[in-house]
Amino acid sequence: MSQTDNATATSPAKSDFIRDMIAEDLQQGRNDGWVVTRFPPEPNGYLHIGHAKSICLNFGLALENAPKARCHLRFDDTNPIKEDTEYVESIMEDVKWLGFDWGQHLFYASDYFEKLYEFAEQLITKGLAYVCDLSPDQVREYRGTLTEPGKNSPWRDRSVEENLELFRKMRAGEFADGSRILRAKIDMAHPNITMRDPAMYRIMRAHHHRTGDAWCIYPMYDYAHPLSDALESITHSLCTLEFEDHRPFYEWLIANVNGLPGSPYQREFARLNLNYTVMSKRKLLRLVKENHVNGWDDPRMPTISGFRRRGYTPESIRHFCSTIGLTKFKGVTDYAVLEHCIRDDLNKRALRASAVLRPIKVVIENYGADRVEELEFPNNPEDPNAGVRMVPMCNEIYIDADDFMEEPVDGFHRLAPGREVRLKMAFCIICKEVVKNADGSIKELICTYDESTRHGKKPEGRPKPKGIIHWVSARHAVDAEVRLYDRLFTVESPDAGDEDFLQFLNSASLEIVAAKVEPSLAIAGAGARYQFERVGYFYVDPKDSVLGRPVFNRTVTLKDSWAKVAAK
RNA sequence: UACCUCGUGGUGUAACGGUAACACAGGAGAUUUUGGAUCUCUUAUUCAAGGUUCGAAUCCUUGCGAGGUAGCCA
Repeated sequence: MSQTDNATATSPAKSDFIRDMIAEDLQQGRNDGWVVTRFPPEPNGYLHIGHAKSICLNFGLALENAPKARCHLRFDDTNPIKEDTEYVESIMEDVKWLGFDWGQHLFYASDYFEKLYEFAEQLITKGLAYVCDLSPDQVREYRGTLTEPGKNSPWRDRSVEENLELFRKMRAGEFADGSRILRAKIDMAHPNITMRDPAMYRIMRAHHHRTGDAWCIYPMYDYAHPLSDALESITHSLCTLEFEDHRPFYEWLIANVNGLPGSPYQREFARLNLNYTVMSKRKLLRLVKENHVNGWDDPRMPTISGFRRRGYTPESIRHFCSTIGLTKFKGVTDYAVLEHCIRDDLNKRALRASAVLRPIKVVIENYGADRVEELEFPNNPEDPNAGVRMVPMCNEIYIDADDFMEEPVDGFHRLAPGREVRLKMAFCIICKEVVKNADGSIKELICTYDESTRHGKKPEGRPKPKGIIHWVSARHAVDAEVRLYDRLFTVESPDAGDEDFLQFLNSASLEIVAAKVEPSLAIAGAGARYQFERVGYFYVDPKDSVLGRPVFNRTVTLKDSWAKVAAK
């Protein structure tokens, strides 16, 4: 249960427009039959479920097309002011946890800084790039607008020699930050703004997490990415839709730079959107920095580390990613699909246990005050191989507050004064009396049990109880902290309107309860997953749980058709 | 009256000129020592208008709608 299975090529590989395209390439014999992809995160934040889609795609393609296929992990670390090794480490951990392996193919765009610099000189030499002295404001002004063409920079026609000299001085640190850029010389009237002499290098004195202070000029993504792809002989560079407009520049670079080992092409797919959450790194960063959640791995976060700590399995996330498909349509996937995937997985694998989240004490007056017995429970009714365990019973038990109603509404099948229910895997009890505290709250329930109703036998002379409830022995129960997580936002699209998405934060997204759990759970190991019967799936918190005093995170509730009826 | 992309049940996807299907969600029932799970049944779909064709979700035209793009971010 705790070990993770790596992804395999046998995972369902449905067809989609990307796979169709690759099949066509293979059929045409392009790239000598190789499929080389890459997952290129910038190490400026933690990976989220949207990245999982890209990881499953890129690494999945490598698996599906083996042996002439591979997927690289490449850190796109071209903007040092935002990047950090903490993020590099978390990204590697998350990719591995998802079940993927980059093998020897770990790269950094910063590894190519020298090469990239040489390519820039090459473009200058060809008259395809120039140093521009315009200020950022002027660059914007000269660029034109969406509907009007731009105009040429006054520095556009410098000689090759002058450009070369200036660019070398840029590298040598002779100019102030932001004072000059190297631009491609394309077309300032191009209808696609990306092609209006895009910036390739900027001057930025920032400490880089890998190259330190070796550089004071850094390449732009649009320049570095295509060339990095080519240097690694990537064949298919797959990215999200917002880069579609950048494709012509990608192709321009591949066509105009000589000495590239590969000739990749870029295609774009729609990023994942999930309702009831936010997915942008900026917003996630804000949730963390402003302490709306407890760090990147808070179980309410849509980060991979958040889902991991919530108790999701890598298999369930991979299954989710294959379920949602791959298109260019920007849709919003229902969170229920993700929940279905984790329930489906855990139903088959999670051991069952009894836990009472909001305990009410029940005294079984005819049971015998000193009597204790051990009852046999299946560990997983879905899996006979999971075996059985013994669970103690005595005359005092806890049941869940949800399973008792002093004045039962229509359709309520559980315990109420004068009513009978079955205690799961034990016997039936009838509620004789409700004992109250001075403040009117329930102190305990006095019940009687019927010895003849064991092993599923129905009571004689009375109707068969419709309700079966879970319980734990009060004298044997273990105290546990249970963290009940719910969706982080109250609305489907927290970031849709002009309003601040934080105002839609769900104030009830975390409820911590003091639960009573069956004794076998005292030694629940970090990372173990259980189904608390009739309640949901729970994960032993890897950071806060200790032996004897376990902490459980609710991964997802069980489907509860009564709750749905009761809500009406 | 810029450029690019996308429009199939409530949601996400499939159908690659030949009976519009799958999953989730919703509804009904069966079953059940989890109101779970499982099983059965069910509601509901091609943005619009023209055109091509024996036949169009698919090809063409036009329109409409949605989104992206004016960082020295990625």
